[in-house]
Amino acid sequence: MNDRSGTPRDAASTAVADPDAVARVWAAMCSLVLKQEDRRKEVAETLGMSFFRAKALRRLLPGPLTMRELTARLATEKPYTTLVVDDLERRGFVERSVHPDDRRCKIVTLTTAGVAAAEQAERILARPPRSLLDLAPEDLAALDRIMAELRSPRG
Amino acid sequence: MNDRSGTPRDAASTAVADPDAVARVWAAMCSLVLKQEDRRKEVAETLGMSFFRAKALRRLLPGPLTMRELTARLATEKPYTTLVVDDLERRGFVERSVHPDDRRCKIVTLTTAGVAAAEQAERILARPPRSLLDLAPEDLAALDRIMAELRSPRG
DNA sequence: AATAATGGTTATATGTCTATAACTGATGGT
DNA sequence: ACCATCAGTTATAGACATATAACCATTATT
Repeated sequence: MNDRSGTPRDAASTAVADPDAVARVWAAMCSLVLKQEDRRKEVAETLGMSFFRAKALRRLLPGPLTMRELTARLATEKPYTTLVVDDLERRGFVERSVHPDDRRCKIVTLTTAGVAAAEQAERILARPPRSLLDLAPEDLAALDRIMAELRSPRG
Repeated sequence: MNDRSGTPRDAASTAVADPDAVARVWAAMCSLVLKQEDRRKEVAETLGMSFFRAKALRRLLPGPLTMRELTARLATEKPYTTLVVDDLERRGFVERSVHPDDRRCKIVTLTTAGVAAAEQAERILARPPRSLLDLAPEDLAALDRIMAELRSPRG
């Protein structure tokens, strides 16, 4: 059947995307990304901690955060952040210090070991699948451009 | 600096991919897919079950499976499959029956409610992000082609 | 100064999944 | 018939994360 009767040929610039193509693309993208979700397991095993803890370290990579901020970035609850930071501190990956301007706040900072662990986690997660590396240069360039487009939709 | 000194112009077809571009593309792809990982939560909340259970239903959508097969597809252990199927059966989403040729095996089949739930889960997960829908038709077509390429790398 | 609000901790209960061991019933090879 | 194997179940222990309530110290409000 393939009923394409309603295809409007006038609205070229604002054409509605082909739903089938969008679905195909989205499914393929999800499949590719989620297929090696065992990367999470690899991170956990490599660092000897739960993926969640590794995530906490990664969130601290840009710079120190208060417990409150870290809680928000991990999308969890305060008590669990306390628990996780306790553990990370005990293992020497982070340090707690009191905020100079507000003694209620604690500032969580990565130690040298913490930075190393966080970077290793990032490295593992950033490792692209083989098929991406094998892509033809012109396809990669096109993909690069389009993914940038997807990130920041043009006006 | 951008040192491209070693670029071999002879091996065009087997050119090494630009590592930066690959990294960018991969990061963008992961970001896009993982950003709405709350889809999982949406599925769980909508169906009133854990995402893992919803996943079990989805795996059964193509057709009935034995416990063993279902266990393999869920990448879990037999005892947990028993538990999950027990729960899904109690709630009326699946039914167990004995395999006609091998009475050791149980065949797990979706009920009507199970099919509906599984399809709803698929629908939620298949929903692409806005930016994909807004993509220019020619970009979408290119993306479609390249993603297909990524799925089954050419020889 | 009294009170409320905030950041963090402690304690506790629960849901979800992982991992093992031990068991039952059915099948298949000898 | 005997024994090994296989599918599934039961039981148990534990890791990990979620969710709440109660609490303390500090800061802000009045």
